[in-house]
Amino acid sequence: MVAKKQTEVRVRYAPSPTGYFHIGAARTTLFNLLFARQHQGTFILRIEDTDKERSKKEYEAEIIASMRWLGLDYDEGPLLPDQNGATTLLAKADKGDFGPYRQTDRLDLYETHLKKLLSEKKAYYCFCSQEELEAQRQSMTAQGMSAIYNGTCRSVPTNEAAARLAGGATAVIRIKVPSVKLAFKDLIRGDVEFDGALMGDLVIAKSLREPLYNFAVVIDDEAMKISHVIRGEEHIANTPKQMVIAEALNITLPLFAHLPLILNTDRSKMSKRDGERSVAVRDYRGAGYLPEAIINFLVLLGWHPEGDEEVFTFEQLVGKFDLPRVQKAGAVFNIEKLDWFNAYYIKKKSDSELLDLLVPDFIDPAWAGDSGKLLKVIALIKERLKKLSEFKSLAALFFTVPGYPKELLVWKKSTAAAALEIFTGIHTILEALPEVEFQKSRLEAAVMPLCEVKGRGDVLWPLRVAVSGSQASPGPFEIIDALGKTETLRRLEVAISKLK
RNA sequence: GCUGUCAUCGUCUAGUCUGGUCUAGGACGUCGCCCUCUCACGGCGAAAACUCGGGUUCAAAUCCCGAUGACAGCGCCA
Repeated sequence: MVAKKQTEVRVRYAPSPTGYFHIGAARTTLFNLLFARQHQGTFILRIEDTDKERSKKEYEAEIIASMRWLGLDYDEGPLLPDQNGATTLLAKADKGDFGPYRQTDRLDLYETHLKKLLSEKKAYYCFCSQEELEAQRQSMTAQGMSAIYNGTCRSVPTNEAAARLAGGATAVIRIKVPSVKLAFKDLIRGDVEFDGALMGDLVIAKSLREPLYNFAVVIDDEAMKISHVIRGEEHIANTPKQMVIAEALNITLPLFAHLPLILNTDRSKMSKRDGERSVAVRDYRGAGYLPEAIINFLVLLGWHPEGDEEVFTFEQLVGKFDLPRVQKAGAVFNIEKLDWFNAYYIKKKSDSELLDLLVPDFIDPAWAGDSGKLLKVIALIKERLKKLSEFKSLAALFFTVPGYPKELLVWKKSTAAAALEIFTGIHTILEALPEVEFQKSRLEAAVMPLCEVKGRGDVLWPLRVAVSGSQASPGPFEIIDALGKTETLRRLEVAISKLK
């Protein structure tokens, strides 16, 4: 044993704040968190904002907000002032002892390492223009070769480079990549091997104060004592690059686990820029998906425990999750299954929990005052709700008198004349019934005798249409219960006048 | 083009490591039936897959080889 072997599990999610929190990122985060919790480890959020052009503070705030909404909060990372929805972030107010957790606040660290590599001649300045490089790539590809840097500037003497720099020449910093096999053991895929000879010398920084992704990552993972890197498969080719950098820096890399991709229906990568389907977690939130549904759905995209169970709480997942059972192939994002999970979790909510979820974003503002009625309505339609956003249209009939063609009032096995007769009968019955009796069971008791005589369909269909205005709805007595006496009689009178 | 990864029902997957119990199991979706005034919920049931070709073996979804296909990466983005 060389040194104290790290036993503590420390994992991280390291987004660049260049867009909203992505549904695929949510799964990566989930797997990281699950792994951390299961090993009593630490989950870290690190903001990789070295791309100055594309990084935005508002995205950083949105990513954190969406993570928290999903219940994927971090143990260490940057802190948001949150209150008042402010999007300005306190750079220094991080939680955790390994900060700062934004890469732009860690530039000194990168610079130190960059200078070290330069002085050790493991890295060098490259003066090639982007046009030259592009031309190189083109011709190599044309010859059927890998498009890699040919190493022109590798041989530029240090003093000459210094002179050119002093003269104002622009240059980037490249690391020397040895022509060796670069193999690593992926926790999900097993042995993976790349060839350094096919990589070419990599640009690791645009300047001493402008490190690039692979370079900053290696340093930060080391500095933050990351034990496992669990990330998407698109990063698999970055691993050998990070191995080269780590080797030069004399750093031991964390263990790697590359997750399968989440795919569109056409099996292409479900990426940030796919127009059609929404990929931002906030959009799913806006459509009325529940966090527990999204989590349950996402965890089964590329992972499955032993056995047939599929419904899990987060706590159960912490107990069951394991990397070896993660799938190797990509998984198509099947929205119907998400919908099913969502409907399932909606049905499991109590009516009052649902009320809290629905108000204020998913109801008509005009309904807000009467939470007693809302509660009744929720009870009636929650079993037909796939998404909270559907509540408004499903609940509308309880709050506004619906319009409908009079033909709808007549049951398929009956006639208009019969329907009219029924309505007169029901109206008489209900008018005589005291307001307090307007409860489902009492209403049933009052009206069912008529059904005995006329037939259930002949009575219940027109009744239900009259109070709902719809060919598909909850049962008539439940609706009447929620509507109350006055409104019910009014709707019956509307029906009667339509038939006359 | 180069490099890498992957391959079980339409989709997510169990089973593959430790060949036989797999006439391949579950879930979503689809279809049918029941419940029922309608819709939804719920219950019951059905159709639906081991990419192909070789090999090893008494025996292969499971092991080996090859082919094919799919996807990802190939940036002075992350």
